[in-house]
Amino acid sequence: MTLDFDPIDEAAANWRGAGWAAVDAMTAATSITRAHQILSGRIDAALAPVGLNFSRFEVLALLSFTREGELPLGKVGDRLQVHPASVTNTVNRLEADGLVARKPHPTDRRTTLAVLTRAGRRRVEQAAVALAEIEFGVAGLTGDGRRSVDAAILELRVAAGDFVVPPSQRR
Amino acid sequence: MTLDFDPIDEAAANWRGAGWAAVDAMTAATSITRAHQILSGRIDAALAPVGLNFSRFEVLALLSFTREGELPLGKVGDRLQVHPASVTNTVNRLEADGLVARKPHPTDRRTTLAVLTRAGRRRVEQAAVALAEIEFGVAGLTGDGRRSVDAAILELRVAAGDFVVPPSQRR
DNA sequence: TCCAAATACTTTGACGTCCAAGTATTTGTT
DNA sequence: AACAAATACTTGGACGTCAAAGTATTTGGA
Repeated sequence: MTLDFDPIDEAAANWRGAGWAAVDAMTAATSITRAHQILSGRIDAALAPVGLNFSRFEVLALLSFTREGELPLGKVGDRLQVHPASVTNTVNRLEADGLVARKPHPTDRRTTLAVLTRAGRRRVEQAAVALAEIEFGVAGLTGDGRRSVDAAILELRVAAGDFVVPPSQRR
Repeated sequence: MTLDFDPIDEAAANWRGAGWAAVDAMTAATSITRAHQILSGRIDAALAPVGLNFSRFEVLALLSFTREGELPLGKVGDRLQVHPASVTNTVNRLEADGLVARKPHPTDRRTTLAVLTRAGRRRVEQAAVALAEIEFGVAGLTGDGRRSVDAAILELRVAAGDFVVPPSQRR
C-alpha cells in the first residue's frame, strides 16, 4: 500500500478546504506523529531478535550508565519521563527475563532499586549494537535533517518544561 | 519534576562514554520520541472534554472530507496508516458513541462503510476548534521550526516508502 | 465453470500506557 | 512525640496497538 501522493499534503489541503485553522501546526504535529510511528516500528523490529523492546532497552541503558548499575524505580521514571506504573510493569518484565533484579534501598524502605544483572549488561550491549546498525531508525534523515529536528524539538521540549536551561548556558 | 539539564544531552554524553555508536542518530530518534509524547499528551487532553481521542478524531476528520461522509474501513486504515484491527476498534467506539454508523457496501459485500452521522459531523467541528486553540500541541515551535521539522521528516517518510513522489513533482 | 488466491473485516490475545486508588514509609509541623 | 501530608511503589481497570487466525466474498486463471 504505497500512495502516489503525500497524505500530509492531502490532509493540509482538506483542512484548508474545510476552513479549519492552524493548518501548519496540524502538519507539524502529523509529521512528528508519523515519524514516531516509523521509528518505533523500526526500532522494535531491530530489538525483537535481541528479546527487548524500546522501553525495556531504555531502562537497561539507563542503569548501565550508573556507577553501580542500579537506580531507584522512581528515578528511572523521572529520567525516562514515563508513568510510575509503566516502570513497575517494565521492570517486572525485565526481572522475569533475568536482566534486572529488585533490591531494597539500604536506608529508605519505601524505595526499591532496580539492579542490572550480568545478563542484563550483556543484553544491553547487544541491543546497542543492533540499534546502531539501523541508525535508530532515522536512516533516511541526513545529518542536516537530524540537526534541524534536534534543534526544533529542543524548543518544544523547553517550552513544555522538560528541563530548565540554566542561565549560564543559554544558547 | 523538572530537570536542570537536558536529558537528551545527558544521554548523548553517556552513550559516548560507553563507546556506543550512532550517537547523533540516537539523539534524533529520542527527540522525535519525546516530541511525540509531548504532543500526544497535549492533544488528548484537548480532545478529552470533547469526548474524543486523536485516533477517533482522525477517523471523523477523514470522513468529513469525503463527498458523502463515508468511506470503506479499509481505506480509512490505508489513509491513516493504522492496522485494520485498530480501525475496527476505533469505529466500534465511534459507533457506540453515535458519531459514525456502519453500512454495507452497495456492490461489494465484503466491504463495510463507515458513515459520519450528523452528531459526528458536529463533534468533529468542535474538535477541530479545540485542536486549533492549542495549535495541535506544537505551541513552542516557531514557524521556522515547524517548516524544518516538516521538511526533515518528509525525507524520512519518503525513505520509509510512505508514498512515492511522482516524477513530475520532485522537489 | 471452478477453485485457489486475494481481499475485507472481525476476533482473540499479548503487550503497553496511563489514571486512580491502595499500602507502606518517611517528612515536616505543631 | 504525634500525626497529617508527602513520597514510593504496586494494583486493577480502561484503552490502544499490533499480529495471527478465522469467516465471508470476490477475483483471476486454468
